[in-house]
Amino acid sequence: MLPIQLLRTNKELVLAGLKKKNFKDLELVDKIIDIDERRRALQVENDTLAASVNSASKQIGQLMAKGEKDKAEEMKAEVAKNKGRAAEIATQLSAMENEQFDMLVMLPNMPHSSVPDGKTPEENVVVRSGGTRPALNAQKLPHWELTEKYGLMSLELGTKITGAGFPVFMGQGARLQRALINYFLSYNTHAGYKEYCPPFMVNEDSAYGTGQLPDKEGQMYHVTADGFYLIPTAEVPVTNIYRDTIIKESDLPVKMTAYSPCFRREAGSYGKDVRGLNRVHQFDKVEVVQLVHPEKSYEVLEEMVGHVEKLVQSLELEYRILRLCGGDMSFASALTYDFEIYSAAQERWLEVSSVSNFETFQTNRMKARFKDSNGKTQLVHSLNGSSLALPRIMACLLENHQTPEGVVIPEALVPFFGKKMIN
RNA sequence: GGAGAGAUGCUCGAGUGGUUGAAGAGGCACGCCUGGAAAGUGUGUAUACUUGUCAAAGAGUAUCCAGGGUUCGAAUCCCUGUCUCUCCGCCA
Repeated sequence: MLPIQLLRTNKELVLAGLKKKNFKDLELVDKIIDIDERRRALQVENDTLAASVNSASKQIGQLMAKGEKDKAEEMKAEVAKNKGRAAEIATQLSAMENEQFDMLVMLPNMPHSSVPDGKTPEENVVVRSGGTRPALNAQKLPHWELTEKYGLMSLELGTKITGAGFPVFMGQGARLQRALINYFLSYNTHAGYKEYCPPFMVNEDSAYGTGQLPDKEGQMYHVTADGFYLIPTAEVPVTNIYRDTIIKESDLPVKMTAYSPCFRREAGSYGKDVRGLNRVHQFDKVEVVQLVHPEKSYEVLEEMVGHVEKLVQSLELEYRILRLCGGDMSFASALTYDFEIYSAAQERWLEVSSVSNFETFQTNRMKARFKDSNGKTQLVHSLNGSSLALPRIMACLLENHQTPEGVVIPEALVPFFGKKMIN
């Protein structure tokens, strides 16, 4: 959520940012500024009235103590007159506060100045790339055939048990999942991230806190009987650990990592883009989250990108890093880098990680703050990234490392997988 | 699922209708003391919104789990909900 002060003092900047993010409803800004003005005027009225009731009540108390009952009764009658009005105004005020909040949360975050202009994924900018493309022969197989060949995964079984898009991993496939999760978590904890195992469902406050609500309501599975949402990423429960807290400055940066399954409804896609593991409703992911001093967040963003990059490199895959353009960035992000891996059998790039700086967009809503050296309370900046999302990594590992003898496991992963090859 | 107890500031803890935003203690910060430290001692130590200002100081409102209610006035009384703890039952 953007701070209202920003709209009040720098409307032009906000409008420019919204345009860059390809946000359509620009009139919303004026509506918010307007209601904010009216709300504040009403609050002044409300507070004044409440102040007079309060001071009268104190006087009544003193009169009673002195035994001047008549005078006290007189004042009571007077206060009673004001009370009706006060209640009316208070009701109006809270309605206005809600209305303002509801509009404010509709606005996406401001993009950082380095975000490229653009509306579609084609306009993202490649910032660097690495790794090598394997030379596969004509018999190369896409991962959905490799998983079948080695008995690693079944979509049919998942459909039987649950529905389309819920893969079942088995045998060496299940083992590879476990190995990847373990590897990623230890890689992260070695870099100083504290490991968490959070709940996989969250309440509404948490979903608002990280910006999934109201923007992505339809993309989350909703457990209506209890009002919970299945998490679309561990970012949600993990970042919300610090909701409504004031962090000691000396405890910054807060570095957290967690494995979780991720649930996404993702309606509306079809075709070869979603075949096999390319897009599923439930998948596993290891996430890294940092809460940092506002002055450090862009430095930390680069550090996190470097962290994920080394991890990708260790898997011996060809990758590229994109800086997302304004129109392709997520609602809450100020600057996002996507990691894509080249799938040699599908001959296309697959997104496996997304690392973003949210600045204060999430922490403003969550009230995650710290006290600076002057004793002033400020919002921290939040960042997160995938390290990594499993299904596409698995797809790329299988495809890129396939040989006639089997799938070669990258060296870094061997200690976790326990053998050098899937066959 | 059944029975009971409870929820107050960074922590512990007092407080059953009227200068209580909240005693007291601890912690923490800063100062004094000290050659330095400990001890001692003094001061300070919530959050949000509004107002004010170049900034501040200052002022107002709200907040003692949450939401309602009673009252001129509620941390304190009433109702509802949530959570925690103890005992019993059930259970991975």
